Amino acid sequence: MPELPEVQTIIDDLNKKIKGEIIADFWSDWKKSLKAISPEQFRRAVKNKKILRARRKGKNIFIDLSGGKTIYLHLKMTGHLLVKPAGKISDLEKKYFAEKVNQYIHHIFYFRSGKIMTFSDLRKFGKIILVPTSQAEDLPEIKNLGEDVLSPSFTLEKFKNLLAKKRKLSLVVFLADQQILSGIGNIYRSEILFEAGVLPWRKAGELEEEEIGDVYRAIGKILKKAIRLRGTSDSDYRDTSGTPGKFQNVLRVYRREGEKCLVCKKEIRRVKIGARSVFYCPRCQNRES
DNA sequence: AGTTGTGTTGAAGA
DNA sequence: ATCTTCAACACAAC
Repeated sequence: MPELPEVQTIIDDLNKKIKGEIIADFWSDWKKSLKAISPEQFRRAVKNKKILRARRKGKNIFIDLSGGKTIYLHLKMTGHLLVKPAGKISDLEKKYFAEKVNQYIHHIFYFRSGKIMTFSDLRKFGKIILVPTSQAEDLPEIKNLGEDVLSPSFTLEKFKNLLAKKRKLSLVVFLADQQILSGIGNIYRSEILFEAGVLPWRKAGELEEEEIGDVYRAIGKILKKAIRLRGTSDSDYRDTSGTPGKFQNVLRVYRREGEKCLVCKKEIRRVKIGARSVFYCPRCQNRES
């Protein structure tokens, strides 16, 4: 599931691999992913345009094109952007591209150089919108988005204000609500709260001053570490080479129910909050005991 | 073989 | 207004 670190990894890859490329053609077999435009219209609009840059806000991807247009993408749960080189593909790449999770290809961008970028999307929740670059920030998908948690303008002060405003919400819901903060999803919210040593159901408005600082710092620490490790491939996430990330090797609570806490040896537990699984260590995250 | 869990998001329901 | 549940979709694991 691509959250901020996975999306950042993809953005960095795209800027390395397809910046400057010129789109020669586009193909799609699932028009529902393309919002308010037919594949044929989309194809005509992007043809012969140059890729200027890739950027993101939260988990949302923007690919800016020459001619003032921007391709907005959301990978949702199972979307992968895979960039295949023009020439010979290495054995390792061949192996990864051949994996089943990379085989649900519904959209293809062909570049003049012979490179191609495919959009694989097992569950077909992914979204593609073509928008004038100047209006990209006005998309409803972006307009209601909270501050990106790795943006320099996301300060401790702002974090405190948001907690105060949403004081009744449980922390774990608060962290993953994209309208409040953007970038955090189900994997990292559990990991962040373990790092901070705070139980997930604590209310946003009931945190001690010290705990607020601990959670704030944990957000930056965990997400930056995850970017260094190129994301978490707990299940299907892959980078643009089809390669899994490495953060799943250092997960401390997520999907570790029943296993021993790596710090205190107590069993990791799982609770359902808002119909979703949250993982925590009952000792390390409880300051009373 | 039918049921459940998986998670992002927005919409519908309470 | 605000919170909770469900549907979109596909598949693996029971």
